[in-house]
Amino acid sequence: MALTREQLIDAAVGILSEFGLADLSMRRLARELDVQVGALYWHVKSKQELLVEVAAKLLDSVPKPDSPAVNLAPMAIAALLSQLRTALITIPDSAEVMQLAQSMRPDSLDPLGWLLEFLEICGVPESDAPMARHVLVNHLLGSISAQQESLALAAGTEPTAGSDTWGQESFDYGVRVILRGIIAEYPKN
Amino acid sequence: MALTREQLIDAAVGILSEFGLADLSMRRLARELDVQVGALYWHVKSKQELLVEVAAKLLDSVPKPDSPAVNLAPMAIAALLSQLRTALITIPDSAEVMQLAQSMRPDSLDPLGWLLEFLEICGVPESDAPMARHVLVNHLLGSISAQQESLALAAGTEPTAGSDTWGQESFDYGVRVILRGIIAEYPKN
DNA sequence: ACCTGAACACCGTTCAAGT
DNA sequence: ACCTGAACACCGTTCAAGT
Repeated sequence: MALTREQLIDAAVGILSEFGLADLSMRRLARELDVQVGALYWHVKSKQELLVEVAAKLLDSVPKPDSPAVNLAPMAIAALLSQLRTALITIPDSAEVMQLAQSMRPDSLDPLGWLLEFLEICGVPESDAPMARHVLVNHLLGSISAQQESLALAAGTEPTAGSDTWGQESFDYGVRVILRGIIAEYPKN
Repeated sequence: MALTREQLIDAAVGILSEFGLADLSMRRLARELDVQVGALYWHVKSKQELLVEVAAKLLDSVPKPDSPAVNLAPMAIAALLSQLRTALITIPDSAEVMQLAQSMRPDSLDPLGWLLEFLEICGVPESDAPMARHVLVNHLLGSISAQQESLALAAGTEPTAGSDTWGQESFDYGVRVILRGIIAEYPKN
């Protein structure tokens, strides 16, 4: 039975989740799928294109939520960013993959369209919403990769119980501060 | 005359500045310096270590400034971040290199010690200053890499005059919003 | 102390040729 | 349409041996 583009992407996500980005090579992927390397290039134009698809798949894990009421919008944003964080933090190098995808195709975070929408509910004008989202996403990805490496360094060490606390606290701090700053930017109507 | 670790690092910065991270390989570096690849590994433990040194060198371009007065501290921070941005934006993939260095040795941004200091002048307690800095640095690096790629995509296109405007505006927006949020976090004494 | 030569174990991408 | 086989032009790292 013929290999599918879907299968290819799923296998890539699998290797990433289990072994990290360094092990996610086209050759390794081909081995896993019992095909020759060249076969992959029939389904996918390049490794970069594949990584963009992988990033998209990672974002799918957090589904588009319902629109909140005006006064609840900031808390809804904070909650959903936190959800995204916990989803991505378990996948090695997920932040790097997202950053790569984002820099190769800026519309990679279109799945986060709800973020734009929620920000506008908060009072952010349509023109500024993309910039506000950018700040939040930068913080999300930056926090994740910062913490994933500290987890990697502590891999040899005993797993000091609750070593997530610093990363979590730092992440929450940033979200709170940024949201406050964004809302303060626009005088209440 | 013997090769120096300094020369090695400088050559690396040179290749990065001229051709980008993709061309910065140990073999290319060796060719440029008229030595065999193995020679590099006498001066440097690994490519990663070299990149950390490169990142440090990039940060050196903005020297530690004098401490501002309390009421001017936020503007001083904004001004210096802007200076850092203009210094790094001319160097291809500089943000990626900084992020790599940061994730390999978290004290990579010790050169930005002034940022901690300035934040404390703004009223941020010592315990929170590292988190506040993290948010600002994430925004700085995220903005830079976002814009560098849009420059790379526009490389084939005609250089639409003033195409920096969006990146600049988006960067300034983020700095303003984050600083406002940070300051609002702490009731005035 | 500093470097060469050569190897080891990999990469991403392309493409004629097969089925 | 989908894949193989094989090549091209690279990687980072190690290490005996040279000077």
